[in-house]
Amino acid sequence: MVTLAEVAQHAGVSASTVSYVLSGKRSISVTTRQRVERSIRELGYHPNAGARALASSRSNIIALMVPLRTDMYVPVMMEIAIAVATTARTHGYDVLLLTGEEGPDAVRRVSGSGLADGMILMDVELDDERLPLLRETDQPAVLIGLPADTTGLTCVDLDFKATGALCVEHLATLGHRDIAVIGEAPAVYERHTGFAERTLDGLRSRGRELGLRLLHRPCEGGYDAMAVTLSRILDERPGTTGFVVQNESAVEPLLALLRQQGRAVPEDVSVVSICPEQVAVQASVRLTSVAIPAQEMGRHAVEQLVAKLDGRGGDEVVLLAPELTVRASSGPAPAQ
Amino acid sequence: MVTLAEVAQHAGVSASTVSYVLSGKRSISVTTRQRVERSIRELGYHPNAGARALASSRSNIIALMVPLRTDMYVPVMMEIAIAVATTARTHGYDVLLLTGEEGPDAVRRVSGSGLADGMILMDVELDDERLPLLRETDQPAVLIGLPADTTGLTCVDLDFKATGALCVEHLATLGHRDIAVIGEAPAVYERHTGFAERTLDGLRSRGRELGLRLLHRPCEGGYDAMAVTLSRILDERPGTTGFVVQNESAVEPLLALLRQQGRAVPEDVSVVSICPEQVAVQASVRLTSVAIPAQEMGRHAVEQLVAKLDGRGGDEVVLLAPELTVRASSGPAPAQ
DNA sequence: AGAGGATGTCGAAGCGCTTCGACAGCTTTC
DNA sequence: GAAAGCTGTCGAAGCGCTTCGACATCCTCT
Repeated sequence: MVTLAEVAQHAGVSASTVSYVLSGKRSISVTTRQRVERSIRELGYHPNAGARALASSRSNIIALMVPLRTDMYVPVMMEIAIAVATTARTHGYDVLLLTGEEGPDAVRRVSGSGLADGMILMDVELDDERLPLLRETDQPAVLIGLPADTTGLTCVDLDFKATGALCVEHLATLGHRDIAVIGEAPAVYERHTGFAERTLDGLRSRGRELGLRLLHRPCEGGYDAMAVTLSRILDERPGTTGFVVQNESAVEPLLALLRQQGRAVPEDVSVVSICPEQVAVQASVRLTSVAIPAQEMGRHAVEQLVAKLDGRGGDEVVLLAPELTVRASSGPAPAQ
Repeated sequence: MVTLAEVAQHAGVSASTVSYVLSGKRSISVTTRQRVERSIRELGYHPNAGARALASSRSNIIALMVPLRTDMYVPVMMEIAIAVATTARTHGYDVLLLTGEEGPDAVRRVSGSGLADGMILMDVELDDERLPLLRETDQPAVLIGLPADTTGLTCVDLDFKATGALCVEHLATLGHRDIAVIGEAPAVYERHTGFAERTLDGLRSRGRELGLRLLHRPCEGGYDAMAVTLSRILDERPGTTGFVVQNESAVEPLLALLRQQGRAVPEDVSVVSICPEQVAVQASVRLTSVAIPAQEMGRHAVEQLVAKLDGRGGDEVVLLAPELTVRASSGPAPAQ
C-alpha cells in the first residue's frame, strides 16, 4: 500500500507538501505540484481513508437510512438511493447504507463514531422517533419526507398537497364530478406517513373548492384487493368517472378490472396516477400522472446536506413542485 | 466526543485495557470488564471509526456495488441490497453503496484507500471489466451473478440453468409441447448478462431432452412491446400453449393480452414465470413461478465475504437451488 | 521451597494523514 | 536600503485507536 510519505520521497518533497497539493489548502508552485501529481500517478497512490478521517475529523461519508420495509415504493426508493450515491460522488462523498432495522440507535452510532459526516433519512414519518436524536446530537441531516414538526430540520419532498390539488383540478377541468381516490395500504395511513396524508389534504381541499364529490379508499394493492375496493366504490358511488390512484401496485389491477367491466379508459372513466414515470409509461394504458421525482429528491437532499457540511445554507424545507403529464388515461367526462 | 482515554480514566484503568475489553483479544478480569463497560455506558462512548480503521487497517465496511441502470429487476436489487446491509450489521459491518457509474475505478479507489475491507458486486456480466482489477488487487470480494471465468472468485447466484430446466419440466409434465420463452430485453442479452444466457441454456437443453419445441424471444417489457412479441410468437407457432416468462415487466402485459384474445389462463395456456415472489403473488393471475431468492442471495454473499475476511473458507461458487411454486397460472395442456 | 506457567494489566510505539507555526527567499514600499 | 509583506516549503505535533512486549501477581507443580 502506497503512503503519502512514499509519494513525498518519490517526488523529493515533504509529506506536508503532498498533502497541500491534494487539498489545495495552501498555494504550491506549479512545478512542485506537477512533480507531485506525477508521483501520485506513477505510484498509484490513494489516500488512506481512515487516516484522513482521523486527522481531519471528516470521513467524507454520508449515511443514507432507508426503510427496512419493502412494501411500498421500492423502485422509488432505489432510484433515490442511486441518485444520492451518484450525486454524493460528484461532491467527493461516499454513501453508507443503513437500514431501518437498527432503528434510532443507528443515528447515535453513526454520529458517535464519526463514521459519517451527515445523514439523509428516507421515509420519514410524521412523528419520527429518530428526530429527537437528530436534534440533540445535532447531526447535519436532511430528511426526504416531511415530519409534523420541521423546526431546525432540513427537508426535501415532493409537494404532495399540491400534487393532490393538481390531480383533482385536472379531472375537474375535464368535467368529472364524482371522483374516487385509491390510496396506499391502510398500514401506510396508520403509520402516519406524511405524504399520504398531505396528498389527501390537497385532494380534499381543492376538491371542496371545486365542488367535487370525493371518495377516498385505502387499498392494499394487488389484483384481489383492488377488485374488492373497486366494487365497493362503485356500489357507493355508481356515478364515479374519475380515479386518482396513489399506489403503484393498484394501478394495473385497476385498469384490468375496468377493462373487464367494459368501462373504457379514458372514454368512460379517467384515471390519474401519482407514481414514478416508468410505471405510468409502461402501464397497459399510458397513464396521465404526476411523477414522483425520485432522482431530483435524492439530488436535492445531497446538495442540501453538502451545503450544510460546508457551512453554507441552513434549515430549509424544499418542496418540489409537482408536474402533471397528460397521457392516454384521462379525457372528458362522458355526457350524463 | 468521548474518547477511549476518557473511558479509561473514568474506569481507572489504562487505555489498552479498555481496548482489550472492547475487542476481547486478551483476557480481562470480570471486575475490570464490568467497570469498563459501565464507564462506556455512562459516558456514551462510541469508538472512533477512523482511528480504529487506521490502527487496525480494518474498516469494518463492506462495499456493495449496484448497477447504475435501473432498467431491470429493481425490486430484486433493492431486496438484495437491504439483505446485504442487515446481514452485514449482524456481523459488525456497515455497507458502503457504490453505483456502477464510477466503473472499474471504484474498485481501485476502494481497495487503495482502505475504505472497505471487501466488496460485493451485483449484476456481474459474463466478461465483467471489474474482474481483472479484482484479481490483481486481490480484494476480498464476492460476486452476485456468475461471470464466464470464475477461477479465484467467489460467486453466489440462483442456479439459473436448473431454473430453466425446472420451468420446462413443469410444463412438459402438464403435457405442453410448444413452449414460448419471453426473455429479458435484447440489451440484456447483448450485454451478456450471465443469468439470462444460463436460463436459456437450461430451458433449451432440458427442452431438447424432453422433446419440446421451444421458441425464445427477448422482449422489452411493457404493454406495447409485449403485444408485438406475442403476436409474432403466435404467428410462428400457433400451437403454443406454454409460456415461460423471465421479465417482470412483461408478465402483466402478457396476461392482459392473453385475456383480451380470449385465451384463458390456465385452461388454454399455461404461464410460468421467473420473478420475485411478490410479483407472482400480486399478478392478476397468481403465477406459477420460480422465485428469485433475493434475500438469500444477499445473505449468502455477506456470509461468504465475512468468512473470507476472517480467513475462513476460500473461493467457492454457491448456486442456490431453484424452487418452483405451483399457483394458478399453469395447468394441463388442452386436449388437441 | 523455588522454578515455571498462567493471568491480568500497563506503557509506548505507531498506523497515515492534516495542519500549525516557522522560515528562507523573494518582491514591494517609503 | 532597511522594513514589511508574500510565497512556497518544511518539520513536528497530534488525531484516537490497536497491539506488542514487559511485568507484576498468583497458581501449580515437583
